[in-house]
Amino acid sequence: MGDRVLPVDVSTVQERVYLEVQAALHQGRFMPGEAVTIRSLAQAVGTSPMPIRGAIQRLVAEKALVQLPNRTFRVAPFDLDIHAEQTRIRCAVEGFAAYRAAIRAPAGLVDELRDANGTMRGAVAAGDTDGVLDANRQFHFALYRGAESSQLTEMITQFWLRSGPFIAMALRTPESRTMFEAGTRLHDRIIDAIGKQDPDGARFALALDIRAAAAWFRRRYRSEQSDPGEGSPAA
Amino acid sequence: MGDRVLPVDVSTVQERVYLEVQAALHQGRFMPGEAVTIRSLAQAVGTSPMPIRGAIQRLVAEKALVQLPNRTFRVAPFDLDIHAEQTRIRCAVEGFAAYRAAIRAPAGLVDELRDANGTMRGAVAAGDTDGVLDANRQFHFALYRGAESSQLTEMITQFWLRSGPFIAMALRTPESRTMFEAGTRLHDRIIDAIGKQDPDGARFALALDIRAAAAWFRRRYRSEQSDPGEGSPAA
DNA sequence: AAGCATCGTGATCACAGATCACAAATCTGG
DNA sequence: CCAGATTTGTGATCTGTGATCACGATGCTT
Repeated sequence: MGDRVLPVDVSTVQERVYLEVQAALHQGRFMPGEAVTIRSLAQAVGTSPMPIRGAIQRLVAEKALVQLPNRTFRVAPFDLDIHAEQTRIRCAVEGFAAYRAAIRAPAGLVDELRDANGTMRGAVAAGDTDGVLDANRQFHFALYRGAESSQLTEMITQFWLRSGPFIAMALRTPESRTMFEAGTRLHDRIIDAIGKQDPDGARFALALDIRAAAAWFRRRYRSEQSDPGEGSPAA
Repeated sequence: MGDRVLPVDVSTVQERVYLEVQAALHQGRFMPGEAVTIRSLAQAVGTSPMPIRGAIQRLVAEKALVQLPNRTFRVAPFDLDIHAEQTRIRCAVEGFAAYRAAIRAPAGLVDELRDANGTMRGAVAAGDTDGVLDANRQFHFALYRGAESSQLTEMITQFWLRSGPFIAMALRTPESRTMFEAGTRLHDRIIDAIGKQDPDGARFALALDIRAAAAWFRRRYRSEQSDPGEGSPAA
């Protein structure tokens, strides 16, 4: 019978709401600091306030949203100081995951990383920014799964949840192409270090990758701030 | 806010199970007369028996499934006598809907029918049987919606729910191509009658369409019965 | 013919979600 | 600046859904 009917989605409305809002945040569809209300979200996704509550509480716990003293919710705030701090933390945490992945080097990891990086190259060549971001994410999380620590992966996911401003910048900036091309070369260095089971090399190359993307973002961000056009952050 | 998050699916597990099983029946993935159990369906779609019960009860009410005196369920039985009776009823009911559609002739109906028929032509030319069946369905239900009677459309839907043997035959028989090509020409006649607001012409052309497909099916069915290979019905 | 397995269904319980009401905070107009 | 209106988050209630368990009936196997 299993070949005649497909599995059905048994997730709850709250889970689906959570995934939709999480994706919107991650893709930078909300501005940092923007107010988010239970009733407006409920209206937008077509449910009652109840499932929105649970989803929003979870996103607050994950620090993608913040709840103010007057109990209203906003998208987590953002500025270059916050960004610099996040970059330092990411280098430490994700660098450690890369270090561990190089030590454990489970079977198939190098092939999986090469595949994801190859897909990313193809997407860059095609000018497909959505595809680039997706492949980049595939690459990084394949690497972090290689560390074989679900706690680490969860922690890293929460930081990625707050990369909305970067994602939005990449999507509206054609010049992101050269930044991503450079990123695929840094990915090559990470793969090489994993292949040689060189943990320090993996950590170092991973940190270069994160810092290069952060530097690109900072330059673009400052440029947009000094020349305010559309898309400037609210906070 | 509505442009930043998409509506979320708020259907219940039972509703989704119903749609999946209904689609499987309609696409002929089950043999007429085949036994269907609550526990095996639950395992296949990945739920507990509860939502399967509700879905199956609904399909029994719609006569896509039957419940035997010992309370077990089977796919509705099928033979050429049943098929002939269904064809007569379809000509009467769907013919009446076409008649009404020609009288009401709501704005945009003719264009919508032409579009669907054009899509069907393209799919026939491409040898895309799934696309052909989908476009055929689009055409017919656009026509029936033109009758502006939800009761009629519901009734017609139930008959279409029992076209699994025809769908399955079309999908496994390459010669269905010429039958569908002829179908698009009969669709042209229906469109012409709707355009001229000729109800008798619409009804007549619609009945020709149904009968032609039924005749094709009958010949293929008899051929398979007298030369039993794979795909012969169980009942 | 007896025992075992399978089937549909009834019952129970927990959870999810719709809806309503209320208190607190904010906003607007005078 | 204040009062009234509106908006917001949250608590409470109720209903429906779905997981789980048990039982009786039926069918199958030995």
